[in-house]
Amino acid sequence: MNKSDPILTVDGVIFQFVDTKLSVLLIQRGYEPFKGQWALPGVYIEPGETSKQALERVLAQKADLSLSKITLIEQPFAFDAPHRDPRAYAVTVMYMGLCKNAQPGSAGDGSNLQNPQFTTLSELPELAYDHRAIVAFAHNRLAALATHTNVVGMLLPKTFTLTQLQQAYEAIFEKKFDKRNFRKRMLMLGFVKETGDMYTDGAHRPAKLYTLAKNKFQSYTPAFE
Amino acid sequence: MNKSDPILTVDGVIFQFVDTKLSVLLIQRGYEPFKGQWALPGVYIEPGETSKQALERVLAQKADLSLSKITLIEQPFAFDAPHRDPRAYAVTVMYMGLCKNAQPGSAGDGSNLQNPQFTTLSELPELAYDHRAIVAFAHNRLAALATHTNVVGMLLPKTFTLTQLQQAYEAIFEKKFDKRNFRKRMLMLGFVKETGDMYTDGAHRPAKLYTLAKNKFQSYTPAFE
DNA sequence: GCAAAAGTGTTCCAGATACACCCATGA
DNA sequence: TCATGGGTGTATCTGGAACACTTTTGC
Repeated sequence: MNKSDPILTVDGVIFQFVDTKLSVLLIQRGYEPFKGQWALPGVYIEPGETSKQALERVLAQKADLSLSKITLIEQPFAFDAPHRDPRAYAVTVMYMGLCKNAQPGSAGDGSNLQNPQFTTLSELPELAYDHRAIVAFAHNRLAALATHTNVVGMLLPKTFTLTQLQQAYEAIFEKKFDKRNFRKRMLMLGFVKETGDMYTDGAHRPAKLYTLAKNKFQSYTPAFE
Repeated sequence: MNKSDPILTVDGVIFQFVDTKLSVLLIQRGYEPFKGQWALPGVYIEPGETSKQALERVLAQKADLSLSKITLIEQPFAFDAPHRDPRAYAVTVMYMGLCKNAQPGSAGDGSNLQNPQFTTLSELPELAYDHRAIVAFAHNRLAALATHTNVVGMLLPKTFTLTQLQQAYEAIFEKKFDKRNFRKRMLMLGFVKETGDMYTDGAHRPAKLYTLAKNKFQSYTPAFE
């Protein structure tokens, strides 16, 4: 390929909760440029594959994470990326993905894994390229989605307490909500319903368990709502 | 270039009012595929240029329209486009642009112009590729922007009456607003201010002229608001 | 004087916000 | 019995929506 051809890459912003903290999947780059630095999992789109296939490939190779573990938000977004090769123009296609309990691989052998880690948003290290802006963008989109969809359910276990749900929202919006108003709103919007089961956790009153009222997420496509 | 390399193209959705109708710039394709069919002005991104430069090039060549006439919304969006070449994967970067009084060229000579026309949204012909979805997407984004920015001012003359402004909003949102509520809201939001001048139009009471309160548009970047 | 668009206030309602105490459990 | 988090209701505020008549002009 001619070095100055436009370059098309894909980057994934994969969110997951670690404890009650919103985290994003990072890898540590194995080669130049930015060797050793933290970055989003990303890769060149190869001849004959789609951006989604390339994303699947990089997640498998560098983080040992299967796309099947992830709810992908099917709305790729393009960023005019800073030049990787000084003579080429690069566009990166960003996907946002949501998951829970995903364990990125940690093989110490001769694999291609690049030390994948879910890293708390509030503790992001310096990132390669403009990846910090891309993460911020995805975070912002997640918040926008969370205001009018049940998307947060994709980040939580099948059943959860309202306190867990509230903590998730608080992590995404980076602010506190009033407990009574929050619960009123969730029930009013019909996002959740009781399962009938309880969850006992410690030396205090057990909590009711809830689940998503409609547990499929309407993917947020360019065709709108 | 290897035919199966991923392909990067750019398409522009350039809005303008024609009369009080929201319109979009279309060209008539001069070659296959979709020869003769209406389409957004778009082009392959060539080696060594950015998506914006490619957009500038296609608007100049095919529509005789300078980027200087246009307020570009600097938030390119990527679409996984249907394949133009069956063996290649294509991504198109969309820019939205707003202008007023732009006259696309109409040279009849041997130029490269492809019959550029501003076409009313409500009368869109069938478009090539997935361009109809791209137009719909841009239209939707324009409406979202219009709800919380002064972006509509980029589509109107420097001074305008509140009725003109209201007609612009009604065209964008495809619905009618109450005159009193609309005016109250515009003034409350501080989008516009009186110029002191009046505009006389016909056998009826003259209208006050307004202008944007802050007449620069904050470009809507991935870095947020 | 009449046709045609400009201009102007008040009432009502729904959804958001603010706020404090009792309950069930394990240790 | 106490420490801990779970659970609940009401009053208020604010922004949006509905709604009709008078004013100014050209003909």
